[in-house]
Amino acid sequence: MPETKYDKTSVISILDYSKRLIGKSLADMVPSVNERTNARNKGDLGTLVERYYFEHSPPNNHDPDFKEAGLELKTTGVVAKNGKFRAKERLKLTMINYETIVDESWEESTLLNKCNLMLILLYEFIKEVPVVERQFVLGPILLQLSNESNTAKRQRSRKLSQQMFTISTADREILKRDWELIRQKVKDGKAHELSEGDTWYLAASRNGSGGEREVRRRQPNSNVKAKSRAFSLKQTYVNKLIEGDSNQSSTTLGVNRRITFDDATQRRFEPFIGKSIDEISEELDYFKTSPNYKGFNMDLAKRILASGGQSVTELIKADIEMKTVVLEKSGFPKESMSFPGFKYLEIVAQEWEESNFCEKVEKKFLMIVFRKDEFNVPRLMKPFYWNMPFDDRQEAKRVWLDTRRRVLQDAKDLPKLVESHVAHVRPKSRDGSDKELTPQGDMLVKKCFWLNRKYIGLVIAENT
DNA sequence: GCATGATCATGC
DNA sequence: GCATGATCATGC
Repeated sequence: MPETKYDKTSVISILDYSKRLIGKSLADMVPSVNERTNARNKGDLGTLVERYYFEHSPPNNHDPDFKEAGLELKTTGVVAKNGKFRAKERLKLTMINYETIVDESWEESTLLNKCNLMLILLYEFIKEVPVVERQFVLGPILLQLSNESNTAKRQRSRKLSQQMFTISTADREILKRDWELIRQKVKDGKAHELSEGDTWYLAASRNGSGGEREVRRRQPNSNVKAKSRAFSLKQTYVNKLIEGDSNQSSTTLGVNRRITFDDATQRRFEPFIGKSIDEISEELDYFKTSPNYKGFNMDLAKRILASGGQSVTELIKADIEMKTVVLEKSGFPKESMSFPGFKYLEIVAQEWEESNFCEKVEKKFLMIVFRKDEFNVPRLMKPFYWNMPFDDRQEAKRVWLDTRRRVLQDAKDLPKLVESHVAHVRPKSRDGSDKELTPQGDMLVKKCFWLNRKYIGLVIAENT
């Protein structure tokens, strides 16, 4: 009989046992792991830890890994950045089953059944280090997603309560609404149209790196097959879990059980709507230091959201990207909307799903719009949250694929404004000498993807 | 007026 | 030093 290392039925025992991993790697704790598995350089660390460290095989896919304890075990990578650890990626919770989710409720959902209580082990991701040698860092996070009965609370030991991180009522409500939105989209036969930008904290995220060979699944209310997706906590949300309450430099928007993101945002902007940039500048006592400064409207918007332009917790957790636009009297912006520059050699080696532009068009944006009045004075309009509709994402993908193809052929000839109603490619450089190497071996001015000015104008017209 | 090419100021 | 978001400049 092997000695009992921990009690599989006790959360506190599993938690305590997991803590011995901190500062160590799986190979440190289980030296034989290298001979017992050929997964030295690949494979899922979570599975390996479960099998070789906990010596446990999970019962099935619907229940938590430690069923008697009601505890799901997760391992996730973090990377060191500016002296602190950040999530390497989103935290996958469980696969979305399109066939069954349509009949579920949040409270009785597969997601909550499996992931209500999670033990999250963080390891430092370093590409060159084999998975079994990656070190566990920081304390494990014991995270509870849903509310629980008072009886359950009483039954829990004080020691456990102290170590448990229960999600706030406000966040829980947002997670629930996110889950319901995803279910509704599947109910509507639109599983194939799902996007990370549809939701705030809980995302329907893709599996795999994409490409043409990707397997697609059936969905209940449509004949269109959909990419396989998993519920996950956004990377930015996981960052906040890792950070804990240590960050005092951010403020809250006041989103809660009754006040939605939209409501909370409108409340901040309401007093400034219809006002000119100069008027807002006066009121906020914040002024342009240089006449050519292109980020001033953005600065104003940030100061409307939070005094001093502090970061806003909810917007960070939800990975919201703010954009400012000035409309001409015609209702269209004079300029298209730019995104970060790409490298020619990088784009030719990528799939669409791996690209930065794909990530951008799946995001949720907060659009801050000023429109020029009859005297050509830009005035603030009602802001709105927006993420790109499915059809337009398909078009953005087509432009990206066309770009990839043309970079290989002749990087000087890339998709122009007139070739698509959604997106095009144009220069994006500091100056004439800011160049990148092309597959043809030339140095060519850096470029990026842009959303067409006409397209942005239409989006704004539809949303204001 | 518009498409396309070019570059500015800032913050990290 | 450089990426970023944004706008300017030119020529048809």
